[in-house]
Amino acid sequence: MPSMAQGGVSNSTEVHKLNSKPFSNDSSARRQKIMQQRKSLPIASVEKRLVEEVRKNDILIIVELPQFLFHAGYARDGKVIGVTQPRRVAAVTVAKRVAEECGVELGQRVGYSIRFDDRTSATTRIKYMTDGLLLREALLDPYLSRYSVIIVDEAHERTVHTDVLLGLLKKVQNERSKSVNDQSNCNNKANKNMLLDRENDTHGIGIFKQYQGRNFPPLKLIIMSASLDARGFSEYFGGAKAVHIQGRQFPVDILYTLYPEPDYLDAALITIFQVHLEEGPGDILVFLTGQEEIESAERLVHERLQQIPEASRKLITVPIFSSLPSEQQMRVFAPAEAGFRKVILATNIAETSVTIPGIKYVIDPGFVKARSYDPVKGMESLVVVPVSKAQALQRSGRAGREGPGKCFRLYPESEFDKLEDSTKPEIKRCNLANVILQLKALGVDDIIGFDFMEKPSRASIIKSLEQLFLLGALTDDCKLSDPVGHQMARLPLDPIYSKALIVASQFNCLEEMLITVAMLSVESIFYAPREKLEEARKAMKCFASPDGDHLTLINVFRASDEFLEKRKLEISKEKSEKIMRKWCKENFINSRSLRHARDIHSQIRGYVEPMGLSISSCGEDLLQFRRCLAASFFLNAALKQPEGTYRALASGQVVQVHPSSVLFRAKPECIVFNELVQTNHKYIRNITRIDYLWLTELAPQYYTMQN
DNA sequence: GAGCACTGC
Repeated sequence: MPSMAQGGVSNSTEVHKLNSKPFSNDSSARRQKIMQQRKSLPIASVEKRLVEEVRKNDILIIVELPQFLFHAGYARDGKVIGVTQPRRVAAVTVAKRVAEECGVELGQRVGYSIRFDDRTSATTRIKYMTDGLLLREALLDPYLSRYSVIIVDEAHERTVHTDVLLGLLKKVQNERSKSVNDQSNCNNKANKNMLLDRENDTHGIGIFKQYQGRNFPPLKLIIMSASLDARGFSEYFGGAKAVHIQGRQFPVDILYTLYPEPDYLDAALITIFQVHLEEGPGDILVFLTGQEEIESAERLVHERLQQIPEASRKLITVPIFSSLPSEQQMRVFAPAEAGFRKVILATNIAETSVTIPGIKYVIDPGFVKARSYDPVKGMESLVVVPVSKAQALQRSGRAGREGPGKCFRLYPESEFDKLEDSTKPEIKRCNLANVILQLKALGVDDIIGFDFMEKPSRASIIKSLEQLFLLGALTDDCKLSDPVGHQMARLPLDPIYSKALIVASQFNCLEEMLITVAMLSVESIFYAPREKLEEARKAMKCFASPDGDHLTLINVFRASDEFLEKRKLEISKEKSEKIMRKWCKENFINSRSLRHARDIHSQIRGYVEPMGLSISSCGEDLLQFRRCLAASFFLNAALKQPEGTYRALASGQVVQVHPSSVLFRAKPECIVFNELVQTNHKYIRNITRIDYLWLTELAPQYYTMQN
């Protein structure tokens, strides 16, 4: 019986946005200090034991990070030790820290690789990366032959990428140990249980067959998890051994309410003031569900502050949520003025992504806004749901990072007992089109039979297969189509956007579509703070196109291009970044989103060129571009209803135009849209007006069938 | 009249 992993988020994977110091000359002193620190970490005492365990077992499930596999020889013969993280910042900060610990320059022996930023070289032996990136790598190297060990960190988070990666790694490990066993008669003890697994494995990976006969050393897998339950991972990997290492954490007092709170926002406010007036120094972190809630909580705190004695008013509020511009996000890291207490009002960005120093008190109403997916309607939505026990634990842990803390859970203990143990893995609550496309590209044809750690519902798989079929990515017998399906799988985009690029090359407007899909692939481009709503609206009007949001986005992109182009010759790269940010601010554009879109644009451009798609522009012929949008997004067409709402043609749902759309007031008869999200209403976003007749002309396979 | 969090050779 394996010992179960508990508690302790790995110390080495903390993300602290201000923590990323570059490699510097005073590194030797720092290194010594780090070495000393390391020796005091629990991990050091088990170093030997851990290496021994890795030697004896093919799969280990542990909860702390080992750096010493390198010294144990796992990176010999040019092999690489790969470490995956769900988030970019984590991959970068951990790589930097490890490079420093080892006293090497980043990018040499220790490096990282994330999208748009590769700091590895031929000499890199320990490579940190995002799990999504390793999945992409697998498309080119299905055996992951460069790697001797792969460490999947933060596996308990169960992102879609982690789950797909785990499934793939299990396959690769099987196939690699098979390739060794087939070649030599070595009766390797460590491979025995894998042989048993192989006999139960009826769904072979097609692509591996062509590699059969090649000799790969076995792949070692290490799964790192901070979850309460290592058993799931252990069972999935055929009874893999679990080693439990206690993380470092100060005690946190958990306090519950006596009775359920009918209004958690009000309860949160009361608790904020209770802590402020009665507890010792230390900042407060409050978990709320979204921007709107955070903004109203902020107003309410300020209102109530006026009702208490002036001497007690030394309280400041700081909001943080993902769509907040980064300069404003940074405010959470600045200490409050002496004598003041800081209240951070956060979404679950503060649960894992951002670690805020100085938190002593956590207030947790116990709710989170989570994505959910309805396979019947094919619609994703955001709904407020109770957190899981694991999430509640993660939140309370935020109070015990620098010293003992307190966590106020705004519900009775009996309610805690009723919570789910862990959050439902994302793969069970999202559209699977992309997952399926990638697996198919890796040669997994039987998606329903694929050995997922937790299988998505059959209905959900079938719905996404259907979508891919309608996009022309799959053939009648559900194989990846050639060339369309293969081209789509290679592009790191939503399948519908990948298809749009292929369609656009035939409409001679790939230039425009490249910009469009890049802009559609990022978070909202426009940023409108409540207090400057009018100004923001005015700024947006400069870019607005009467045809819709797609052309509006193109206008923004081209304006930014033009702005940069003019100044490119005279200034450095850093300076251009800086003036770009200024330009964005003046135009109420989220500079993070725009930079991201520009990165995606240049990356995707580099992909489609070698695919043989012709990059040309339709110039002034915007009608041509709108026809192309209709041909690409025909699955997302909608018709106006008499009362001003719309009916989505594919699903029959009644939807409304999102208020952020330039067509919010114009309400044309027929439109295509790119996003359908259920919040308070069913909203469609990113909309362009089209002619209804184009649908039957350009997508007859779908619309003659329908009508 | 309104936007959980992540991520992609």
